[in-house]
Amino acid sequence: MPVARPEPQEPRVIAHLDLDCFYVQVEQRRNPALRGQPTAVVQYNDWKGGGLIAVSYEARKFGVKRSMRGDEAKHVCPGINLVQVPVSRDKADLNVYRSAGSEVVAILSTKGKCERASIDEVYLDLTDAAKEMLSESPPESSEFIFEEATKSNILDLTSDASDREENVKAWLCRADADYQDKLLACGAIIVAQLRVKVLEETQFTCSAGIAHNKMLAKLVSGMHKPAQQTVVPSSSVQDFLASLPVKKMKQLGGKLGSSLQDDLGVETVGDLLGFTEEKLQEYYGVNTGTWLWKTARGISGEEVEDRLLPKSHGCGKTFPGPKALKTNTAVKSWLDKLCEELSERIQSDLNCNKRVAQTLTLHARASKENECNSVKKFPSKSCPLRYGTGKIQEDAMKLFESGLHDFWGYRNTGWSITSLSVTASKIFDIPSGTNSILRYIKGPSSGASSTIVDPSSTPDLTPFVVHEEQCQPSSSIKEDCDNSSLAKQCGATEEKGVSKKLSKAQESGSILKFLSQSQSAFHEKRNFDGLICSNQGHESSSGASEAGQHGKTNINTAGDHSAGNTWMLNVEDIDPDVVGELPLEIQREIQGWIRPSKHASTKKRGSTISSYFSPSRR
DNA sequence: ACGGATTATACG
DNA sequence: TCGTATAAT
Repeated sequence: MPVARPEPQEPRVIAHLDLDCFYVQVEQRRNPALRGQPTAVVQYNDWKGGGLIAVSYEARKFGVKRSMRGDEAKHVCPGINLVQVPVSRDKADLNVYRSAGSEVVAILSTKGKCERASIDEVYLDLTDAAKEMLSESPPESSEFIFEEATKSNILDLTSDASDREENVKAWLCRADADYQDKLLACGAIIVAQLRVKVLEETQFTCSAGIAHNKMLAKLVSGMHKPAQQTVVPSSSVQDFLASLPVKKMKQLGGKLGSSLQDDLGVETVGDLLGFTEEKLQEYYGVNTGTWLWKTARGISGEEVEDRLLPKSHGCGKTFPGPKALKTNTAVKSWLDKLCEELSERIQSDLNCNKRVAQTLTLHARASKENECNSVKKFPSKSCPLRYGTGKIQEDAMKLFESGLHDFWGYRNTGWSITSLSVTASKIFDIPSGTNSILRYIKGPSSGASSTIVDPSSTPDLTPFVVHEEQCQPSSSIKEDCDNSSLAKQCGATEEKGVSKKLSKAQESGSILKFLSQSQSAFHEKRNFDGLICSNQGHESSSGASEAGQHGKTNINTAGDHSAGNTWMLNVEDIDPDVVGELPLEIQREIQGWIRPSKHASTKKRGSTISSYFSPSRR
């Protein structure tokens, strides 16, 4: 499964940062009384004290471990504080941790390329920053070395003595070091500064690894915890890896690592050196073979991606043992909750980050009632994602039914569902440039009276028909773009004002209208899609009066032109005949959205609009 | 009958 | 492309 990537020849400076027992720190910040106390974060307190998902270092001293139950933890550490994960819609709600994680990313992304690797981990490519420091204020000629940096752990540097910090300082400042080590030293200083900054601004401590590639940085970031950093000079790599148990390497913690042990007798990474690349390829295929060969030598060309946001959003829940779901209505009820949360999260992603998700996937685990415990897997199913809670719920249920159908094959014995999850993926940025056609669509803040477009240049689009119920306004965009207030703000999501305005705009003849198909056959995969609309901040209008109309608070129709309101217009289908009547420029744009689909809907042979943000087009 | 809930990636 | 499997946290 792992794949080797070509090697950059220039030396890089890569850091991996990892928040220490992150969920615990988040809870400790919320309740400072927990600081310095043995503490763990637990979810679902009802059964055996719930499961631990994060454990403070004080509690670890007592032998408390992740994957213990709350009860066991209490047993080995009677004084432990157990904090529950927030629950909403009867499931764990991780949003507080997600947004706390983004706080950290926001700080770390200021220095070089930054990749959000997980909710509490980040990779940085500090090559440029390190080079800059080396040329402008090299440590060797600097009077003062940032103190936190002198607390670094340098692999290979004997570090037990009382003069440890002096040794480290000396290493960081060595004038006779090679270029690579000098870069690493700069990297270590930069990371130390960043960690202090993170602490100051978020109160979170983190640990870090600094090396020439991701693999090594990650490998050592957890070596000295908490709140410490470790540097890997290339001269130390060989010896370090030689004695390292294979299972400690990322990607070798599972079956592949076990296979190395059991089938090849490889216990340490050093043992791997006894195999030629060809031999490893014989066992594990070309890609994995090469990857293993390079890994054994500390070689990894994997780049730090420039990505601050997750690539997908998922919500799930398990229903262990007696809690397994056995009826369609139970499934529906849970699916509805999961979809509600998912809908909120993608809506927030749209508002805050101007991103749209294209695919909805449903996963489930099921077992058959009596009879031979079939090992059959419940198939995962996916379909184009339509925005709007109701639509997501509807589609998810259809996906479930379709999966269930496959699951039984021909004979329906009873089933029970032990886990359910829905995921939104294939997320793309909304192009920020001028979105020509969108100018013909009025946003929530444009009253019918204020016209965005010049009527004379506005084509007559009357043949299109807007279906109001397809209009799905976003919730307020105002703030919340740290999603700390996500749940709160996304609660007020239904808004009638928009459809009203769309109708008004429709009357005025300055709006693009779409033809809708009947809801028919889902199985034939109607190719639905949505259109993102945004009034890029021109025109100021009558917000206050509008805001009064819909009873919900929190709806932000007016103002905030800097952000621009974003909402979703769902489109079921478009009549190709009508497209032909539009101005050529618009036609071309629309053609761009259209991509052929194997499972095109029964109607109107040919294409359906699939997505405005097709990945294939720039 | 899974420590949960999320995320990511390679393979076919 | 979709669905599956593996892995990490």
